Amino acid sequence: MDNRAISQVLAEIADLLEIRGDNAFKIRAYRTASETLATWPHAIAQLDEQQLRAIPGIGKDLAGRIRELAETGTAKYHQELLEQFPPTILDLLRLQGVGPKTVAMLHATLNIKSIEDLAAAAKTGKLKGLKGMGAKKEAQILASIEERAKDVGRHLLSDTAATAAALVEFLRIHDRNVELIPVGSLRRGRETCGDIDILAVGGQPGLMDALISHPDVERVLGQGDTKSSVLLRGGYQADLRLVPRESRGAAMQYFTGSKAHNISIRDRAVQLGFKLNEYGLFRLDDDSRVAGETEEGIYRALGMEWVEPELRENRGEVEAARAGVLPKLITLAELRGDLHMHTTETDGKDDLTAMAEAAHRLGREYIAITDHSQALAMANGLDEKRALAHAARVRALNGRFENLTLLAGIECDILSDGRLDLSDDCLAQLDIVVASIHSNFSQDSQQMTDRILRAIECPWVDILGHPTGRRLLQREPLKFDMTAVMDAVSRHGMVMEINCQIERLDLNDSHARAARERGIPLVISTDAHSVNALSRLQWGVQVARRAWAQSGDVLNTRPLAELRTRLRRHRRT
DNA sequence: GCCGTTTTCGGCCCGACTGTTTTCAGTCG
Repeated sequence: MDNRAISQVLAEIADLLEIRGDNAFKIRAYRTASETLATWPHAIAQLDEQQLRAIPGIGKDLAGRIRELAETGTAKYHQELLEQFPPTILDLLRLQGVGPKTVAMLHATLNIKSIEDLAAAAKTGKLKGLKGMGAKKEAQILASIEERAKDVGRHLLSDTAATAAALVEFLRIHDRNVELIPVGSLRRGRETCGDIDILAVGGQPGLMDALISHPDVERVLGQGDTKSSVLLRGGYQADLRLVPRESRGAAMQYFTGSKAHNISIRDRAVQLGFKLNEYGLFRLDDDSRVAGETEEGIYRALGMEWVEPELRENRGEVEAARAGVLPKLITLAELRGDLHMHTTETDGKDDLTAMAEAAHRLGREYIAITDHSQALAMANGLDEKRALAHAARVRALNGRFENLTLLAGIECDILSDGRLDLSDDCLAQLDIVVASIHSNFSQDSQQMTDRILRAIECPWVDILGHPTGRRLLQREPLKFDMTAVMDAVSRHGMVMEINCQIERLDLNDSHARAARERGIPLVISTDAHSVNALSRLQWGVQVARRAWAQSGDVLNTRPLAELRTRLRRHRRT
């Protein structure tokens, strides 16, 4: 079983326990464990009980269940719960406004087991008489059922950022004095965002009317004086929250999250005799206010360093902030070069000169031109002769742009059996080689692992490009043994890429962190196929920051001379 | 079910909004 599947079972157990009305803290334990494992960078199923218990939030019982899942593919406890409630009942929890108590009551009174059952009951007016149910609630449930297909869930980070920026502009027209701050998962730089959270500091309640009046609002989910939620066209939920100026920092902290981080630091606050909410940090004994205007003030009062938003996932940052050992995260300004891009020689939209000129304008000190290799026929991939001729043209441009060096490289396909698409002799004549998988994605884990390991054996491969091959919201990552691959990469002095294509972001944050912790150097590369795409390094920087990366962890922050010496081809003795 | 700078037992984050209610439970983030 892969991590996702294990995480899924634990989440289902949490949902089922919640419907059953079980102990709330037990439910939280399953949910927390599920969330932790969902982003765990290495294969959970391969860990023994002791290793499992070293993971925060995993104790004796959960470790046992995870072992059981890894060995047998099912867990008795899960199956027992599913005998009480059919699996389709879990779909009901996804409906807006329907929670576990309602699901349990519907199941007990009307034997409702699925969304179809619920829709039929609502349409025939059977819900109205039930406890806590009225005509409005019945209508709300019907509306939720109809909307569930539209509310497709998560959105790409850059799309969310653009939608949020437009919404901020719109609201600013209605109140020029208010400070509008996007918070939530967008501020944390998550690869996808479920909704848009905007904080209005010092705003007047009239701002809520402005939000409701936005032309893209499809439905108002709730409207109050300080908090409103709307559903926007395109499937975004947007939440607007008004706070007074003296609570600016507390509100930013609170609404930036993550939930797990906030629980952790509120726990810390309670230990110190404080209460922390979105209005400030207060002493428990006399309710006096200790902090709240700034985030820094709150963290300081809790005996912690200020924590960068990207780190706030309860993955060790609370402990590090208390110990004063948080990393100094990499910034976009520290990147000097870009080591992955395409031109019209293969499937790029702009030619070599245009790409070089644009990189020069952006202040890059070096770039690698890495067009595709021959196996990618639909991209007009390069055979050896063309690859070397192209390399000569790339090198001929050197000297034409002040302070910009061009490296002649290639993005060489890793074939199905792990051979490289071009000969060693050809690859050796280039300045840099990125190796990537673009075909035969559905191999099983063993085949795929062998394939990648064999590719890594080729001494002229410097960088593993978009290593997992995933496309966010479209295609699952390739199945392979990441731990074994990282071991091999590390052994051979190779580099792993954080690809900045917004639907790739590959490696992701947790894999990039695992790589970094093994001492594997990272590069942040645009994989640009056009001049415009050269500016998207910022999204990869977000991933790197979420991976706790400092400038020293990322090779393209280094001057060219140092970068060269650290590439595999120049390391061999 | 997890966990420990008081604790191996007894704690476990906090508040807004809605709909159904005569004071609150459920849901959400």
